[in-house]
Amino acid sequence: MGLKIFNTLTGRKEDFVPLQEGKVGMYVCGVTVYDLSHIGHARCYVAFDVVYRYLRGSGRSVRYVRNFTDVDDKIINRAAQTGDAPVDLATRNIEAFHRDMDSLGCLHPDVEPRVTDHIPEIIALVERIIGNGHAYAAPDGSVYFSIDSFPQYGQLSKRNLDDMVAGASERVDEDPNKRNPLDFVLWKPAKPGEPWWESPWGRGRPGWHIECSAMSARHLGETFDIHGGGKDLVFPHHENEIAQSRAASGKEFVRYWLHNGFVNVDQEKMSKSLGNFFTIRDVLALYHPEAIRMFLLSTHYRSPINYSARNLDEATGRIEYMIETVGKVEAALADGGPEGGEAAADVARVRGAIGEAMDDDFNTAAALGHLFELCRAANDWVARKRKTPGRIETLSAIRKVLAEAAGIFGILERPPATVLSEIRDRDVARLGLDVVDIERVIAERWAARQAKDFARADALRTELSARNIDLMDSPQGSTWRVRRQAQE
RNA sequence: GGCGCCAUAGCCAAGUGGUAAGGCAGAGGACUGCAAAUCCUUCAUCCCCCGGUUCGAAUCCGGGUGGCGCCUCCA
Repeated sequence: MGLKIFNTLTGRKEDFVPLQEGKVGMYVCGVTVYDLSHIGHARCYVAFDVVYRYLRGSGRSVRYVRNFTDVDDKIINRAAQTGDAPVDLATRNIEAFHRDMDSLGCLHPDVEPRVTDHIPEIIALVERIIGNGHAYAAPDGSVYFSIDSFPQYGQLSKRNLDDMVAGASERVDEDPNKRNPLDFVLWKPAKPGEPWWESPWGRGRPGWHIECSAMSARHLGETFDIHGGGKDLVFPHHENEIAQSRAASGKEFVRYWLHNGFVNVDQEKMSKSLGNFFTIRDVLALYHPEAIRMFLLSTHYRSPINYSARNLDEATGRIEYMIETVGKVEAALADGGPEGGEAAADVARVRGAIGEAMDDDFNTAAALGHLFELCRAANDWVARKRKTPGRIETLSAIRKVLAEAAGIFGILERPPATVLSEIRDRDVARLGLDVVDIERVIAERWAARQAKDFARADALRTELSARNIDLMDSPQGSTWRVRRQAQE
């Protein structure tokens, strides 16, 4: 069976058939850079990072475009507050966004266009839409898209125009410049002090929706395969993109629309306007990037996911287990053993199961479940006697599958010891533990243990345990980790 | 008011017609000086409620209840 993708446009899972076999054009709406990004953005871009990784990993050639909205009301307003030039504010936040994405292990898109670099394309597109009779210039220098000229309007969001007009009349003031209250702006005139570009309609700047139509056409063509973004973009943003792009080109715009669910806090959408958001860097200070990815990928991308300390702790435990497993498999293979057997059949089975899960609308939750089974088996095989027939072959097959999965999920790619220590650093920071003192006690206990003073050693273990420290004794000495307990 | 989504064990979470993946927590066991880690076993006769379709439904249909989202900027 091949890849199936849930398409918002049809409301169904469909076989994924790209325009050109083996090639995929993919556009994901990026951020408006007026502020730092929050964990809700992280969810979106991690989800599509995995889509990108999976498509590439399965041998397709992918062109991934993700834009920056760097001119917009919010940027202008924020810049006015802070006294920055809008362009400086935008540039600063783009840099911050890049750092956040890098921290989260997201691959770079192939193109990251900025709106301000595409003004000529945008103007040309608006002119074309006007030329086709789907937009009109208003006396004040605005250009509006004419909803009434586009009968398919509402197709993506499954809205009925009449209902919307009725609903809108209650909350939207009649705008004398608009022919229909639902008409949306393609080009808006600049107010004094605002950034502007010369255009056939006077000095102004692009409306919000037109940029994505212009940039996707420029970098992917007028018709392309995948367009993604958060569920909140379905209406009006993506609905308007469809109207603009089709009004201009007359062609199909996007074949598959993908939308990710929200990150909730206390069962409520995380958003700037509600003020209940956590920035990516705030979260990164508390939890390891791989733990965050594990958290985000443990739920299907279309479902809501709840941000909570408990869930992040659980995800941390899950990733820690996997990382430790990778470390043990590598150590066992480095240690070697008699060869000549056959790898256990279960490894291939799990590999297939992961592929099937991913082919089913990128079901990372199910895929990770299978990966857990593999880790269980891995630990079992590591612990078996060296001469067990097929041990080396099985472990080596497991390592291969783990590496493959690592490439898809963007986890388990770095040296296990390094990552484990980074995880512990965050645990220590979160609980405010005194590492120097902890290690002092551990050394003291080790000495007592060497002297066979087990009563003393146990007392010290108990003391450390009360501070959430778990000790792991080995012939070489004791290592330690912070015990995470489920809160609430 | 219009449109849409969701409801699976203490918790997180897959599963969209064939008889409940996976994880956390819990219980028992192996291992350990004691632990931790690891492994094994166990943990939903049942999937919000009521009807219906079917040989068979968590999965389809109708109704209800509860939660969420979009309709204004929003990943």
